[in-house]
Amino acid sequence: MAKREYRQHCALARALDLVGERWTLLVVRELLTGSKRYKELLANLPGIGTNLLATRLSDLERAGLVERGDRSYSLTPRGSELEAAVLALARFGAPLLAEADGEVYWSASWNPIALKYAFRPERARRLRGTVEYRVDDSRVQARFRDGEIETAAESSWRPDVVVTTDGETFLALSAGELDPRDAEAEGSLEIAGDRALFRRSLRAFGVS
Amino acid sequence: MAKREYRQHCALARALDLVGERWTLLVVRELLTGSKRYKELLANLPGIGTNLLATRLSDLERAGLVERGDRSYSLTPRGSELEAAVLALARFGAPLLAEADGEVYWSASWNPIALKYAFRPERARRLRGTVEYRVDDSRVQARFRDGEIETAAESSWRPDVVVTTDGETFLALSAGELDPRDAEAEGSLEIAGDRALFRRSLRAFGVS
DNA sequence: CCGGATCCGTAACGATACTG
DNA sequence: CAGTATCGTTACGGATCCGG
Repeated sequence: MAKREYRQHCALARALDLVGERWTLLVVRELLTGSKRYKELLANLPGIGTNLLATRLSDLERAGLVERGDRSYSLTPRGSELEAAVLALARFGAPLLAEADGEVYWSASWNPIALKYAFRPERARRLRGTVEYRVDDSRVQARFRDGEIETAAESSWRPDVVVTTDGETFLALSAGELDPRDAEAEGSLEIAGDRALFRRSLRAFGVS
Repeated sequence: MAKREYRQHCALARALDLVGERWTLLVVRELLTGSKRYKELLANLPGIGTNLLATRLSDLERAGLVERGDRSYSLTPRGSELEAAVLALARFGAPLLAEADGEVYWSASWNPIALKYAFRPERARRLRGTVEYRVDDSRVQARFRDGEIETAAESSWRPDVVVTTDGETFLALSAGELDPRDAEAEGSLEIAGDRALFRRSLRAFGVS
């Protein structure tokens, strides 16, 4: 049978024909932070089912959005063009994170994307410097300059401040439920370097 | 049974929990151009099935994104926040419009959205004025100013130029397959007012 | 006629077992 | 490890029916 498509001459419908099916944009999200192995994808997409992941990957490959490298998958340049759409959707969904009901999965590997969609340029006009966030096993660097943010997964720049914490503390801080001062006092947060820069970065992300 | 959700503490996943199902974002697209009746939605969403449309609308209503008025549906303020995500997805999908395979549906009522996602600020820095596009039964106004575009469905402003054409010609012009000069010569395009402004608006939309 | 609701066949998805 | 194969369940699509 023919694939299920909208058959509309509409840019939105065409985009959804490619990436509108279940799990597809979450696979893209995973690959936006760099190439991943099959089992890494599976680990960050609990519930997807191995057959469906394989189907999605091959569909994305046929669509020219994903390419398989040496034992890994990554986005093509065309696939990377989805970043703006992913960030826009995430900005819409961000307010819903407060409703933390029950058992939910979270991975520190999403931080590079979270930093990007949470960043509010109007709150960071004069912010300048590089912050490295170390959460669990993940390290992300954010470089602020001229009201813009650049992120890098690895140690690309010399950080002005390094922040180390665990996932639970990081989430509580993000939600504004925990004050950095308290976290530091109880030893679950460590700040090495320009402490003022770290504080101002929090405000740039809308953390009260 | 519980609704099918991703159960991830991720802003993208939360957004998709609300609007990630089939047809949902197309319903939102319809309502982005103003309130619509049930049958109007049905007409612009061929293939959706009456039961599914009803389900989507009530789901969106429960999610606080849609409200039903007097015999019509419209977006709530929260629902309108989806515009950025819809436009971002449309920008990604726009290049795919060239692959016009077979029978596809199109409606002039999508023009307000099409004008927005197709607009390229960097090509319209000094563009200034109001253009009214009349295609089939639809009228859209676009006001250019300071490298930005504003659109309105009705006759909100005094247009500097009014362009009248039919859907087929409009699509051919958009695709760059037809030169406005030729269209005008054969009588399928009518330009009343500031002709230079109309030409420059085409370039702002990336039409060669 | 509009705005759905009901019913049913088909396609998509989810979970697990299995294989190179 | 990286997927197929299989199978039960859910979602979707199309048609028909129904109340105001």
